[in-house]
Amino acid sequence: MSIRVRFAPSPTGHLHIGGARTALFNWLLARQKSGSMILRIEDTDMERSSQEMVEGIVDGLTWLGLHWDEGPFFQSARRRQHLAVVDRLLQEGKAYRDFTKEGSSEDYRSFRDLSPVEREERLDGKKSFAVRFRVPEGKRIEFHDQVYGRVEVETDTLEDFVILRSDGKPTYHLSVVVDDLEMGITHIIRGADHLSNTGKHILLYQALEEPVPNYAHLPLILGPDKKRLSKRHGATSVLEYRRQGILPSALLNYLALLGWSPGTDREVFSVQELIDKFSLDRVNKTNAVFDSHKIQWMNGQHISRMSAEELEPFVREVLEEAGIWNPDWEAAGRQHFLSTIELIKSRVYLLTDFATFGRAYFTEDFEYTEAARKRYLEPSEEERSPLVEGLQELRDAYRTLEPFDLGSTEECLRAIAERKGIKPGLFIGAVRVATTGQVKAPGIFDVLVTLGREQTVKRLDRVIRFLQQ
RNA sequence: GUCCCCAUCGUCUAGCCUGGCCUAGGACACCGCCCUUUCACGGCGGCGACGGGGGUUCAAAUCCCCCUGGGGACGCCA
Repeated sequence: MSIRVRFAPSPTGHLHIGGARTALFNWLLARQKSGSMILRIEDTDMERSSQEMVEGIVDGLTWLGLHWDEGPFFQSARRRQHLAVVDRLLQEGKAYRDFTKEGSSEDYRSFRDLSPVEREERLDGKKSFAVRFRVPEGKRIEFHDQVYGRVEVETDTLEDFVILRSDGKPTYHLSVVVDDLEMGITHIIRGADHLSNTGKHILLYQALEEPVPNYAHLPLILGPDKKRLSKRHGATSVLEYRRQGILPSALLNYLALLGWSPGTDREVFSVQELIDKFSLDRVNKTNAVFDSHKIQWMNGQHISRMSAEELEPFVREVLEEAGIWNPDWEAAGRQHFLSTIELIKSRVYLLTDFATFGRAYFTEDFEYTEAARKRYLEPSEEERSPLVEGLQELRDAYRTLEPFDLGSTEECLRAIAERKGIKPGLFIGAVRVATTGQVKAPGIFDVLVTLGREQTVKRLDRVIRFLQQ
């Protein structure tokens, strides 16, 4: 029988880091075992518009590539089924009506064994009531959690929990169990915050005389202060990471390593490799602190290892966003576009770096950074004129240099530097700033060749004018 | 407060189940050096942890107990 898992987020309106990790582990298992993942929105108590609140979650999952096989289902839409189960439990005496008035100090336990006559009286009097599950006394519930191992719960530590509110809405505990049952869920993989609720759920399965599914609880993801990750900690929505320029594959990779380890020293994995290697056996029990440094490193790793073609759509999006996308790059200029990506990808951490750090590689509309100006474009008085003259000679030589390649551009530059007595460091530095605007850049001749003769000459022209001011 | 869970470098973790191979391995971050007339990548090295106390044992990061610390759940929220 193939496995069926589900991701059942609360409708917070966006997919947060913790939810994404839960979705990922469910998804990895489903993909690995050729099972199915069901998406179910846990909106039992929410009045907000279903369509809107589901959007953020769907967007997040879609961006990450965590595709579900069935759903999204809305828990709120399954009220009829939930009520039917409440009725059944009531009928079988496994649940009872609690007529306690809101705010009264009355003990709900007094309704536990109300006589049928008293009950009818109350009902006739149209008294509103909630329904509570009758938790058996003095029993021990045991289950095996695939992460936490053997777990025991004494029923005496559990209250008769409410399964139907007095407003007629079923509660979460009732709904999850009914839905997981009716949707044929075989493995429940969720956050460890549900570990202590599991006893109640198992009681419900037993009351319904249904087999208990497999459970695997995942350790929680905490902020740097070891508190549960929340808005206070900054970016918690996966879509914020998208905005920041994080690759879905990098976020998935990072999240997979938060609470799970392959048992080897390898850390960088493709999504397919994660599917192949993932195993619940190797999931940790300890809560993990989310580290934004490491995710950036991970992103840099993924960017460096991806081919220019794979990076192409992502870079395009970033450049469009920055308003420096050139349509020619999907036509005649595509090869040039790809080599440019190849040229700088190893020094990029975030996709957005392509548009900031890498701006000059894509448009001539860029500024010299302050650091670059200070370091290379403010020569001493005696260095100034040789530098300017050298740059002029270089520009003129490059105009006709044939061929314009790695060897020739370097040879030409060095010859001029030597002839004019310009320190190569200063000369190359000035050319680097002229062409890239930055202090840091790939090898200068790689830059010149990739930029091409026309742009190189144009930019040398610009820097000469800059220096002459 | 009650109940439950967890505990290795600052952080993510390997090792723990099946004690000895652990003078505890890797990664991020940080600091050096190499490569590069820049920077990044890469390479080399450094800093840095078994929370504390008791047991058990010839031997404990590994097994047991207590303490401490952290987290979670106790709701007519999910």
